[in-house]
Amino acid sequence: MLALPGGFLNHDGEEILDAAHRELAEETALTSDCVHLEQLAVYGEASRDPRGRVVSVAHLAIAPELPDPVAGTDATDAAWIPAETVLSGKAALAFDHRRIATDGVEHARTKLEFSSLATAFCGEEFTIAELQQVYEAVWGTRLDTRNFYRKVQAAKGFIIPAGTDRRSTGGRPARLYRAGPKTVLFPPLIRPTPPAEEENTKGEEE
Amino acid sequence: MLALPGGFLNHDGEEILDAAHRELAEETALTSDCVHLEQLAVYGEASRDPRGRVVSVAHLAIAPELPDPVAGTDATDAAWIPAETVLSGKAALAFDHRRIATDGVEHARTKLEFSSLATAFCGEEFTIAELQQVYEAVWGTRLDTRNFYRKVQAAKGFIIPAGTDRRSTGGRPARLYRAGPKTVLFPPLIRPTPPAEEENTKGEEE
DNA sequence: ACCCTTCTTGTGTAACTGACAATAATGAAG
DNA sequence: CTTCATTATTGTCAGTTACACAAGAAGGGT
Repeated sequence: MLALPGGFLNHDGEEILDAAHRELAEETALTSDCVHLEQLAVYGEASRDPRGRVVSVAHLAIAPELPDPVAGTDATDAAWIPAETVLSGKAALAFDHRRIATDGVEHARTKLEFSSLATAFCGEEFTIAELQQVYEAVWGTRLDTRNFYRKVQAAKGFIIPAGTDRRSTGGRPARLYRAGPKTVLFPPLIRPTPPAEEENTKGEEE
Repeated sequence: MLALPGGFLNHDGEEILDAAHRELAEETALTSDCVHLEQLAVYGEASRDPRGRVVSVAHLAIAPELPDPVAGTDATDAAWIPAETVLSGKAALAFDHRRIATDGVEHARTKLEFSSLATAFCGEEFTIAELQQVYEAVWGTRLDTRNFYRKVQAAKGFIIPAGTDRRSTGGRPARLYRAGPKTVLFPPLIRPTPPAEEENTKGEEE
């Protein structure tokens, strides 16, 4: 059955973050120098693993590139699965891993609004269009290009021009940017309210 | 030396949340029916406790009343310390507990913006003025009363009128409210930007 | 009747958001 | 060289929201 990559501490002295990097590298070839790991939450429910008490520290991994996964020591096979496939239940995960994935995606979506996390999905230098694609991919929505340009440039310290242009793929060359110094975005990039739940607004008197 | 309340799991089957409630009750008389506990983060650095490897799951406790603390089994004494005293370093805490407290306060401040958490600091019924005091206390700022009234009432499902009024303390009686069904606030109550860092905006050409 | 205290409400202006289309800069084709 | 196709970039306008700001309402006490 499919499961998120993970494992146990090697020894009493291993740091949790190091262990997460090690387990991730074993099964996905994402080494610690090309991936950003961030602590999500602890899942320690006594009944979550039938084999015994397991307390897991879930981490969220952010990387600009996804190398082909390799079956590591724990697993017979490894593959990248689109988040939507997991969240919708089309792909079943072991234990409470679907719940963890759901929390992780929601965390990433929120974090994109208020932090410069999105730049971690891009390479060293990137265009605004590429950055927009990150937001559209994570949020699962389409964004207006003009408003996106205005907003990302209004958030001081978010992106800084790299000076150079990128060879065009048949159109006008795009300006290249780098990640700025600020990690918290102000003003934030609020994602569009998905369905805009319709409240009962009728029956208003006067 | 002062330290945050905490301890270890009693046995392999004890839930983490239950253990946190138990440890809190032992030292503060805050029983699980009058306090809200929320998972913060995991602190597992190998060197954080010189006695050996300790992985702590930090929790944030929210309560409307603070009963007089009692020295429990672990501690020789217990006391409530204002957050500012801890954050400013006027009161030294053991291990990395000051760091944990700092993260916890920041978490609470952010959470007040986007969730109905503030009502958990109030009693069953409360006035809008009391709710405003919660925000001012946690955020450490003063808020405009008129705008606060408008905002909390604009967030549908945040507070619902209780119908009754509260005997005045010498002024006009205040309307009483209860916590509404919604846990996420929309629109959120953004806290005022503390210093409003002055960016270098001079030197603009043209 | 008056004052004091506390709670409650409205208005105008500035800023922002979101919907919308036109122009600029390149490479490729004729 | 002209034209076209493609991608990148910029501006406007209307609706909404945000904040600063002051006056009135409802009690209790003198």
